Amino acid sequence: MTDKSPLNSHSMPATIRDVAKRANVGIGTVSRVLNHNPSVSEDTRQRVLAAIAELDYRPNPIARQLSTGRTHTIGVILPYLTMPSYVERLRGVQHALLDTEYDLILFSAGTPAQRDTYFEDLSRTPRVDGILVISLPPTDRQARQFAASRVPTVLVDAYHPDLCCVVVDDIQGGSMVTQYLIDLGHRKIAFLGDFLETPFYPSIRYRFDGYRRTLEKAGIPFQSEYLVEGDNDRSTARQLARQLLTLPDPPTAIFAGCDTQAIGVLDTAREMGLRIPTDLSVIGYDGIRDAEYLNLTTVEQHLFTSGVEGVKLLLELLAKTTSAPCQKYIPIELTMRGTAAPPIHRI
Amino acid sequence: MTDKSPLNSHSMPATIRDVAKRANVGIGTVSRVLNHNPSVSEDTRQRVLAAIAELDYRPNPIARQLSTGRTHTIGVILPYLTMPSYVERLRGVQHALLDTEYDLILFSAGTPAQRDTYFEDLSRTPRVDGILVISLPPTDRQARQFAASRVPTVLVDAYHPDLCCVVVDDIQGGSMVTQYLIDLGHRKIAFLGDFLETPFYPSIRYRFDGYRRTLEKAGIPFQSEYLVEGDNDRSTARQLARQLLTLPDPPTAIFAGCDTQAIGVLDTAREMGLRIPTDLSVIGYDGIRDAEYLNLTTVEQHLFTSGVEGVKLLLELLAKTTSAPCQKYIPIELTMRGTAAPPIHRI
DNA sequence: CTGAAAGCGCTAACAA
DNA sequence: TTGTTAGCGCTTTCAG
Repeated sequence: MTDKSPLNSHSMPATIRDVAKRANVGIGTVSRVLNHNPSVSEDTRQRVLAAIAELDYRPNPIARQLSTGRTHTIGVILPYLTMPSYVERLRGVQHALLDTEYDLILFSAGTPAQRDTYFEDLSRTPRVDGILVISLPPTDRQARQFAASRVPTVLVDAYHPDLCCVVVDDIQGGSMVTQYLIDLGHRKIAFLGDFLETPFYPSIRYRFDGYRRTLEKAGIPFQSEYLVEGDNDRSTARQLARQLLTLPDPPTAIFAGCDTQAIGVLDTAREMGLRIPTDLSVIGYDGIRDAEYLNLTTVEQHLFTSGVEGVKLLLELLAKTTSAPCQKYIPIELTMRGTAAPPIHRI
Repeated sequence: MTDKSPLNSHSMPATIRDVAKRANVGIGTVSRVLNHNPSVSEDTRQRVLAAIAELDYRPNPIARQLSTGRTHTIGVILPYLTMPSYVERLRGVQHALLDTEYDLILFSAGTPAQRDTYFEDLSRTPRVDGILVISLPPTDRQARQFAASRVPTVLVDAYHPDLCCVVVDDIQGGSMVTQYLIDLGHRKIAFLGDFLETPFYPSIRYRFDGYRRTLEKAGIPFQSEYLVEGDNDRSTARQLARQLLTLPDPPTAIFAGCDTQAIGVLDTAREMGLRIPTDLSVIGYDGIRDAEYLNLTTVEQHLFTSGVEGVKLLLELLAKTTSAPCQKYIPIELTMRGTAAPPIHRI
C-alpha cells in the first residue's frame, strides 16, 4: 500500500529531528537556526527555514526549558484576587512584563497553607526564572529560603530585610491621614482596620502606628473604643462603622485601613442618614479606582506603579548575578477629595 | 583535604539520582514512590522517603512535564485586564481551579497581534494542558486551529461553532433592557456602546440587535442619532453621553453596552445636573461589582460563574477524549435598581 | 517488587 | 560551517 509518505499525517507534531531529516542537515544545525546562531551558512539556513515552514514546526518549549534551565516565565504569588488593590498591582506587573520575553504564571493563594506551599515549591524548583510576591509577607524562614534559592525574588507590598522589596512608608501614611484630620479640627478620630495582630498582612499595623503616634504627638490620647478591627471587606467594615457610630460619644472622623473598608464606612453613614463630610469625615488608604468614583479622600500609594517597579527590580536581578537585598520606597501622597472636612462642632 | 562529602554543599538541587544513590535503590524505584505506585515494598518506600527528606529533594516539574507530556497547567488568554468584567471572570476561573491539580498561566493580550501570537503558540505547543479563552473571539482560521489542536480549548464570552463555549444570549439581553424601558414608558431610547463593526468584541453587536428589534417590534422607529459608538472606556462614554444629551431632542433613556460605559453616562448626567432616574434613565450591561455600589440597573450576566463554568467544561474535555463542540448558555437577568424609571413627560 | 535502559525534544560541547 | 553525542531530570517499559 501507500501511506508510507514521510510524515504529514496529522498525528504527532513535528520535532526537531523531523525538520533535520527534511532539510538534510544535522539536528544541531536546526537548533542553531532556531537560536539565531550566526554560524550557519545562509544557504542551509534557508533550507532549514523551508523545512520548518513545510512541517509547520514549532519547538517544544518544555524541552527547551529542561535543556537550558531557563523557563522565560516569572511567577507571581498573590492573595486570591478579592481586593481591588491586588488587581491593580497585578495590572502593573502585566504591563511591565508586556515587552519582555517573560510570561507570567499566576499563583493565587486562597489560604495561608496554599501560600506556604507556593513559597516552598517555587523557591526550590526551576519552574520559573523569577518570583514576584505581592502583599504576602514571608516568615523569616521563608525569606531565608527565598534568599538562598537560585531563583531571584522580589516582594511587592511586603517587607523583609533579607529580600528585595518594593514598599511604601505606612507609618508616614498613617501619620499623614491623622495629621490632616487633626489640622482639619478633628479630635475624635477613629481607626477602622484589619486585625492588627494578623501576620497575613502587617501593613495595617504600621498605618495604625502612624495614627497612634501622631495622635499622641498632638496631645490627643488614644482611646481604645475608637479602634475597631475586622476582616478586610466591605460588609465587615459596614458593621464596624456602625459600632463606631453608635458609640455614646461617636468619632467625627474615621480613618479606614484601606479603601474597601472606607467604602463600607460610607455605606453605613448613608444608611444612618449621616452627611459626608459634614457629619462625618472618612479617609481611606490605597488609591483604588473606586476611590475616585466615590470622591473618597485617601492615601494614594500608586498600586500600579508598585507592580511595575517590582518587575523592574526583578528584571535587574535576573540580569545581574548580584542579589543583595534592597528596598525601593514608592512615595505616597494624600489625595484630598470630598469625604473629609472640618467637624461641625469644634471643641 | 576534606570536602569530599557526598553532596550537601548548597550547590545544585538534589536529583532523583541522588535520592536513589542515597537510598540504595534504583532510580525507577524512587520514581515509583514519587508517583504513589503501589508496587513498592513498604520497607524500601520508607527508605526512599527518608532519603528524600534528608536531601530535601523536590522533583523537577519541567523534567516531569517533558517526560509525561502533561503540564498540569491551563492557559488563560484574555485581554489586558482593563475591564472589571475580565477580572471578575478570571476570579471565577481561579476559584474553579483552586482544588484541582492545575496551575494557571495568564496570557494577557494587550494588542490583537499579541492575541494572535498566543492563539498560535498555545494551540500547537505542549505548554499547557488546556486553554481557556476569555472575551477574545477567534477567527475561523484560528478556531479551526484550536479544534485541530491536541490541547482542549474552551471559549468564555466568545462564540464559535467549532468550539466549546460558555456564552450568554446577548440578543435576549438587549431585548430585555429595551423592553423594560419601553414598558416604563420610554420612547426615546438611545444606545451607547463599543464600535459595532469591531470584530475584537462582537457581543455588543448582538446587544444592539436585541435593542433594535425590540424597538421596532414596539413600533418605535430606530433613529440613527440615538446610536453612538466609541471605545469601551468610561471617559469616552462620558463624551458620547454628552453628545446624546445635547441633541435637540435628547433621549429619555440610555442603554449602555456595558457597565463601565453606563458609569460614564452617569458621570455626564451629574455634570449636566440631570437627576437620575427622574430626568434620565440609564441601564448598563454586565453586573460588575461597581454596579451594585452605584445602584445601577443592569443586565446581570454572572461573570464569575462564566469563569467557573468555563473551567468545568475544560476539565471535562481534559478527562474525556471526546471534544465535540458544545455551547453552554448562562442565563442572564435584568437587575432592577435605581437608575431606571418612567420618563417625566409621557408622550 | 525492583533495576536497568530507553526515551521525552531540545541545547551545547566537541570533533570533523 | 556542520554532524554527532552527551546530557537536562524524569517516567516507563522490560527483564529479572
